[in-house]
Amino acid sequence: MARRYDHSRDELSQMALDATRAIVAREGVRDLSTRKVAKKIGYSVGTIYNLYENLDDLIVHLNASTLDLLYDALRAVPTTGGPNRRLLRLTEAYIDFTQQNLNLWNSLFDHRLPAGQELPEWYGGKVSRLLDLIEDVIAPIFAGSETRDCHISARVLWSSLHGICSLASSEKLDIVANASATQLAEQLVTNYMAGLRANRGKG
Amino acid sequence: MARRYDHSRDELSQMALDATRAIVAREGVRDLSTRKVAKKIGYSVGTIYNLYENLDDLIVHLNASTLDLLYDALRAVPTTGGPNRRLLRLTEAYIDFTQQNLNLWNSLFDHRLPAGQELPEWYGGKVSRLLDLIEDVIAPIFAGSETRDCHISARVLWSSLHGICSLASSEKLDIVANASATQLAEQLVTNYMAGLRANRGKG
DNA sequence: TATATCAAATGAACGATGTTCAATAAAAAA
DNA sequence: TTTTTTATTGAACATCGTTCATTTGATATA
Repeated sequence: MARRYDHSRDELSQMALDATRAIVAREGVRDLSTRKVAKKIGYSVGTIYNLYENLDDLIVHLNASTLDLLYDALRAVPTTGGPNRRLLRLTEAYIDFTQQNLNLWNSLFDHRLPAGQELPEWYGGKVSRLLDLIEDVIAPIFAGSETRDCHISARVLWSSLHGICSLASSEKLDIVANASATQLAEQLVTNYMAGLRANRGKG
Repeated sequence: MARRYDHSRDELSQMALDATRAIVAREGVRDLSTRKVAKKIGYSVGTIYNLYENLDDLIVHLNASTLDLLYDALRAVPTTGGPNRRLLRLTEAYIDFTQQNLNLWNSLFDHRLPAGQELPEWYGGKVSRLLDLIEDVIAPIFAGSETRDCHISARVLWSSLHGICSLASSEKLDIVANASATQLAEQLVTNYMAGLRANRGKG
């Protein structure tokens, strides 16, 4: 058959994306396949390739939508209190998100494009938005002339938090038995922020 | 043909492992296949399965050997000076290693076992050894009664460093243009350590 | 030496994968 | 009603991980 027009192209794209999300959430990216997505939305394999360049492209779009979800979750965090308190709430929300959406979050970092290919430019924007959330929170620590330091510290905190959750979620670090991701993140934030304040004006 | 006995079983295992390392180093884990390994050592596919349980098992062994290499690299770092200086040298050596062995290091974290499977116990030992290197360096900061705090801080630093290198090596963080992994790691170590010292005795 | 035994090595075979594209069928236009 | 267009299909191809009956050369036995 052809030209069924049960759904518009945009609807189909969304259906495929939702199906992908459901599969990855349950089984992980490793077990995602084009055929599974096609079957789930009741269309053929070819239709998927009509909507997305290939499976990598589909996963990139899934990851982008996960970044949106993460952004929404972090934006919902109360903005009262000082930098330390706010940052601790942010990390808590972040860790919550990673644990409630483990396979989706893992997909963000498990998936790598084939050698030579790069992520689309608009993907970078999704990441920047998240980093801005942290920058906003820690900005009060810095003088007006230290925007670059603020920029860098936001990236340090973001990357570090990622590392903690990443190693905690795999078994590559014997964290679980000894210390939870939350504990590690608290240590990170508390000490890093204390160090920041102590070192202000020394650089 | 059969029973060629050009090589012992151990020799064959080593040859397969070396071939795997060469392929991953050049092309990344994503493009590793049993057939490539077999071809490279001049044996058939079946022989690989004679030596290793499956491709996942082979990759786990490759990753273990990479952890050994990393351990050697970090153990070679001079042990003179105070915790801060030593820690900065360690992070520098770590970052060097990740950049000189990018695909091998990425394989450590890109590869995930199928759902339900866990890493062998001896793998955990390889990780612990590395964490101990950090614990040893930062131990002087802590009182004798704070071994648990020392334990946790070592894991915070290790995970954070991992996160920084991980995001720096992918394009998932616009680090390269704005700040190198080295800069971020320096910030991490300097501020975290300063915070540790400032907070000693307050916990 | 001749024969039997054994196990290392093979590679065809199976099911599943990503991806392509000529064929098709239904909607839209003429 | 006829023509044009195009959304949709699914068979086909190359590749993948994995299995296992078969083969073959070394070893043990007679």
